[in-house]
Amino acid sequence: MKNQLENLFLSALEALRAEGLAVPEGVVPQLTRAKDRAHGDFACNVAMQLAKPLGLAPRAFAERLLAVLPVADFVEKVEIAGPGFINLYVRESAVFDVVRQVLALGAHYGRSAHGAGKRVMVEFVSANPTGPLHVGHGRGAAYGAAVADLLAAVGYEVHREYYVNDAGRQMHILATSVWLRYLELCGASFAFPSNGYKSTGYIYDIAQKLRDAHGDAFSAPIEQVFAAIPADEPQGGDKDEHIDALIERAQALLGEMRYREVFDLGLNLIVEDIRQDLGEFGVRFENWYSERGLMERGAVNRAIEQLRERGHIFEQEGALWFRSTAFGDDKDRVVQRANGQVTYFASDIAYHMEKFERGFERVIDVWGADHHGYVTRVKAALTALGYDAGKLDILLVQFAILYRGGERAQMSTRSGEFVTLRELRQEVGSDAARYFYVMRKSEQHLDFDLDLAKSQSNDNPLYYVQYAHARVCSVMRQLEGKGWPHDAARGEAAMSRLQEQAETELARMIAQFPELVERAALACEPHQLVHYLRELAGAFHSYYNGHVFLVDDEDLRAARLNLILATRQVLHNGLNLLGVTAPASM
RNA sequence: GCGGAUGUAGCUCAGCUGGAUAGAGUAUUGCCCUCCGAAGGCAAGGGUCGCUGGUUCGACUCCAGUCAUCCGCACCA
Repeated sequence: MKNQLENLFLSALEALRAEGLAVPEGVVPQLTRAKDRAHGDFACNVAMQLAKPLGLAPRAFAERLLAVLPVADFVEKVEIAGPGFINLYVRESAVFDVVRQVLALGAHYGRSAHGAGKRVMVEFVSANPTGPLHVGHGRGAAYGAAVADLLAAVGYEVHREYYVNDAGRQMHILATSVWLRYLELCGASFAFPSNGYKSTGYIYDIAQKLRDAHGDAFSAPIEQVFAAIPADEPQGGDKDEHIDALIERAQALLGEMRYREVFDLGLNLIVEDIRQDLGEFGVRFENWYSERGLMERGAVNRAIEQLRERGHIFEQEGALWFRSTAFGDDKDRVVQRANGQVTYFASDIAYHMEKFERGFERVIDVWGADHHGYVTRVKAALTALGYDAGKLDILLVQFAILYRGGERAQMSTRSGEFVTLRELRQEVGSDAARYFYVMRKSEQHLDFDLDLAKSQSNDNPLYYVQYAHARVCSVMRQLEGKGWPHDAARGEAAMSRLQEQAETELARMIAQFPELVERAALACEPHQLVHYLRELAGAFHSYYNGHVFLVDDEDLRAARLNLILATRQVLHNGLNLLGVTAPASM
């Protein structure tokens, strides 16, 4: 309806040009939903925007525009108001057309073809597979999934990807930590490296699986393990030198094959755990993209070579540098260290290069806000490689802070006592977690109130929305209990019986849903959907309290039931886009 | 120091590419169940949109400066 009206304005401007008025090219008249009915349903401000360049008074120009504006049959009247707004009033009878549309489209109502099959990649979560996901990752997961689903709803072909950092030093630390715990299980006793993964839980589990499979075959005498290893930090040494030496020792004592087996066992078990965790959270990926695979097929070296060919690589102090300062970065960045090892940044360049090579029209990265310093350099590298960095959107997500009983809940990755996403889901449920995570704008700090998320009361914003859905279901159960069938066709024929203000209010809100989904999708702002659902539920609850649906008058009853069934459908579709269930009873 | 984010009602936050009288929830106060689930509804009070300038028909929105809070500034991932 909105698009249709905007096109009418476009042709009106065309007509004015034909009359000889110098209307600037490229002007797209935009309609906004009026906040209250006093200003009609839609308002257009094009007259005020064009008045000055044309040297006309806004209201005078609006008059001329109206004279040539084609009339849509669903428009009741058009008014010029205030400084030059053009207000459009939609015919009452047309307001309820949307109900039939919703009931016909069902789960498809709200979907559109705006993206027209364009391929977009959304990369999110991508947490290091060195342990279970914690609550910080949860927000990125919920947000990324919602953004992906919204884009899919407006017609994009969405490819969700998880970048598995399975090649870096952290993974070697993990493998070595597993092996050391395994040695403990075999009876050895020693001080565990301060920079290792000290968690007493999942690391032991992996070590136990290793022992189950191989007995003591991977063991080694403890004196050999620690012989000539530099001291750890608590002993006055350096924790990094200590752990790096232990990694080398593990590789030497185990040999390449067996070390790789330990490494892969840890990696696979943790990735599998993450995959299952996210699956239970309703978050799925089309692809899990391996950093190791990237290196094995030479993509990292290829990326560095391409940068070199384009003259953006220089050598200094034995290391290879990317001259990112030429593309707006603060300082140049190392891509290959003097010891021949490529940096994490180098594989990130290669990964993004491959993303562009795979031909996505748009690439979206969801990162934690603490990584914002990387935005410039990654875009710099893409520009240097000759790609359009404007196709890459990096969305930053601020951290979520958990509160319990009004107090900040403990959350520290250092001590290994972090609150995992799994624990959070068990405490408040996946629905509440998904909903609360996307309730706020992503770049806004999120205060996650655990008590509120758990509470089954009107304080809980999720229950408010789900309750509206369940209430409609309850009404339908009542209807069934009375033995009255619902005749949808009869309701359609009787839509004119809906005369109450609460009814037009509800229908208008329902009609806004597709526009809302489109806006939320294009802006990557699922929180807009959250706010909309709250308002829609509110409009329904208000209607429910003021009017009885199951009246004896069959026409009126059928019309009202159609309206609330349409409401239920929109609530369902909206919640579904956020990965939240719409229960029939609560 | 440099870069980024945030600053709107007591609290938590919306405010759609600049639009008409700045909105919700929550808390406070007062009402509404003989009737489809009160897990709900109705109403009232509550504001210098951090501050100062600028841009214009019009600024919470854009620009500059400034203050406050948070984050980042590795040959770590």
